[in-house]
Amino acid sequence: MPELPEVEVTRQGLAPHLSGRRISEVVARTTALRYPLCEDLGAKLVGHTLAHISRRGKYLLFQFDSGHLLIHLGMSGSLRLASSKEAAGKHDHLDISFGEEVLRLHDPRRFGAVLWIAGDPEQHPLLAHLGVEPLSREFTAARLAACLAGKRTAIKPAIMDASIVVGIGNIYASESLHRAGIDPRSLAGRVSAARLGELVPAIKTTLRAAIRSGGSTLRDYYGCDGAAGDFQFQHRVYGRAGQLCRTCGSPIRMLRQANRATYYCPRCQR
DNA sequence: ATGTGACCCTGGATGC
DNA sequence: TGCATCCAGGGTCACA
Repeated sequence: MPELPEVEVTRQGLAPHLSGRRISEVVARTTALRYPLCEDLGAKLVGHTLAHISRRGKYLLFQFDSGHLLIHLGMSGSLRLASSKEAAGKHDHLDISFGEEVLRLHDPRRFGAVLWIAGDPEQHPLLAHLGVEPLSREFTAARLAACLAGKRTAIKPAIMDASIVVGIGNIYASESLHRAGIDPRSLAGRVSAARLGELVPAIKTTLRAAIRSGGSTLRDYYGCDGAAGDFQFQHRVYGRAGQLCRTCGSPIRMLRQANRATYYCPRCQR
């Protein structure tokens, strides 16, 4: 579910409510997430003040004086702010209370992760080998070209590879390639510098537009206020197989790459 | 060394 | 209505 835009919308929504607030209670209802939830999370968090919330790729990092809480939303996770009076529902696995306000993790498929990091988060195995942030100045066509040189995989799975560039999942990979006019089956190492020069700004534009629209809500994703995103209504190709390309009128096609659905316009993307 | 597929899990949609 | 099958925003692992 959540790709970079949804995670960033969540971060932006939570930060003003929770930054500088002190944790009063932690309730874990399951430990069976992607990684077993650490047992003494309450002892680590209660009484500590949240300094701020940052994001690295699709990971959220909650910074405390004593360490960092790392949260990944997996395929179906969402974080919302609830009142302490609201009863937890099915799949509400974790509550972190800041007085009356409760940060509640909901994740039906439990592919998400909650980890405590005592040391430097950048050195953590899950974060240490991540690629460049796509919305940073460091994400340039030259840098992408260097990463893709010699790669014999297709361009679409290549830009979803978090060791190259983070945050681009299945929706925004298809969307960005359509915006750039690149066939998703093109060999990554063979895409010309000129085309990468189109692709990099296409990725940035796509992600920024999605963030502005509150992300894409297909099924499970909701922002921290419970509101759905709007970007799914602006999808150019994702989920639109058989419908007409908004640019040229050709029917959108679907194919499978690395076991994931890819959507593209055969006329606009060559 | 790379790249692809199975798998983790639940639930919604679809088809018989 | 019920059951079986397939599919889904991610990431890791075992294999070719």
